[in-house]
Amino acid sequence: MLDLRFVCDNIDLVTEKLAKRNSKINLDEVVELAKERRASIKGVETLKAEKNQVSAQIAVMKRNKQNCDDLIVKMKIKGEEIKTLDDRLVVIEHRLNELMLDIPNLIDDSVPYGLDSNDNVELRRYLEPTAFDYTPKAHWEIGENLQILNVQQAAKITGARFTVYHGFGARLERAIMNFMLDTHTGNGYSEVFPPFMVNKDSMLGTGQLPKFEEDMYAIKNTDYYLVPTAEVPVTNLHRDEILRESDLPIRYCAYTACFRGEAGSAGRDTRGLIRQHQFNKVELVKFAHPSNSFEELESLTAEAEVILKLLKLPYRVVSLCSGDVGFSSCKTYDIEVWMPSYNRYVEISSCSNFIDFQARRANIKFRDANGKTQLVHTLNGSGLAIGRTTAAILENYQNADGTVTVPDVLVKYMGVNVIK
RNA sequence: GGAGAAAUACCCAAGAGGCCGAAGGGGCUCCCCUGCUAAGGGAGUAGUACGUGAUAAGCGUAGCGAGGGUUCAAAUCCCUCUUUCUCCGCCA
Repeated sequence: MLDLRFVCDNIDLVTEKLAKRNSKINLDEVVELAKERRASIKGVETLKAEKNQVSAQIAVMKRNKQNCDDLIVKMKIKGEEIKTLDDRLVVIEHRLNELMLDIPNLIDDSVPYGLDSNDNVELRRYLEPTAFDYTPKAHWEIGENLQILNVQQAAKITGARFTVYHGFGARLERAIMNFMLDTHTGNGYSEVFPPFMVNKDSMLGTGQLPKFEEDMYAIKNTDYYLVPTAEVPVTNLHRDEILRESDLPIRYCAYTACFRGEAGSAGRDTRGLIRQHQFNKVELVKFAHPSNSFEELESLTAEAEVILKLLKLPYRVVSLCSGDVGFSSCKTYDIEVWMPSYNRYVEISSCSNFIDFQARRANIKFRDANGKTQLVHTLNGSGLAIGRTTAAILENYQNADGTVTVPDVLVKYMGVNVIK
């Protein structure tokens, strides 16, 4: 959420920045309601102050056994007046909140301008795309041939966009998870294992609700949602807290399964592990000081890249353009792994600085040297999506005979050098 | 799932319609005293959000788990919900 005061005081700047996102938000109603809100508050609080004063007076008179029936009658009327104004204020604030919750974050000035993902800017590459002297297979074929991935069974027991892992497939997924967590904890991240269901307040806090409700799985008969990413439970760990400045940055890594409706991607990536309703992911989350959050974004991205470097998988890093940056983010780097079957790079991590956008929604602050509270900056990035890493390994490490070589760093987790 | 108890400031805890934004204790901060330490004495200790103001001081409003209600007036009475604890049932 943006700061209401800032929006009202900087209408032109905010409008301009939203336009860069191709966002069609109209701020007129916000400004109008904000004015009305202030006027209402002034009015109602003046009346409340009066009422409080007279009530205190009544208390004294009662104690002195004086008659104060006329004051009580007066205050009864005043009370009704207050109620009317208060009700109006509630309506105004409710609507204002609704509007504010739907406004995306303002993008950073360093974000390249563009309409969609075609305008994203490549920053760097690691390794060359894997070369084959035969026609490489897609991971779903490899997985099926090795009998480690089974889509038919998943379709039977659940439905489309699910996969059952068997044998070394299941083990590979688990090996990658452990390798990632071990690497990140070795780099100073504290491991967290949160619930996979969260309440509505958490989903509001990180920005999944109210706008993206149709992509989330709500659980019947409860107020809970399946987590779409560990970002939600982990960022909300410190909701409604005032952190110690000296504790910043706080760094967490967390594995969770992630659940997404994929409402807007019917027909896309229908085969394989790339786009599933349930997938595994290790997430990196930081609570950073506002003065250096963009440096923290650089290091967070680098820390996610470490995984691909250690796995020796070719990848590139792109800076998302203004039209492609997500709703809550101020600036985002995507890490894209080389996927031979797609003959292109595929997103495997998204690293974002949300600055104070989530912190304002979730009320996460710290106390500065002057004793004042300030909003923290929150960041997160996949470190990495595990299913897509499995897919990338199967494809990039495949051999002509249909086997898959196990990356060196995973051998100790897998117990074998080759998946046959 | 059933039955009971509880939720008050950094922590413990009193308070049972108005003199309560809240006794008392611990802790913490500052001061005094004492070679050091321990002990002792004194003062301070609701943060926060919003409105107003100059992004100050000050003033005002809200705030005793959350949300409603009763009342001129609610920590205190009523309703709903949440969480925690104890017991029973079920269960990995």
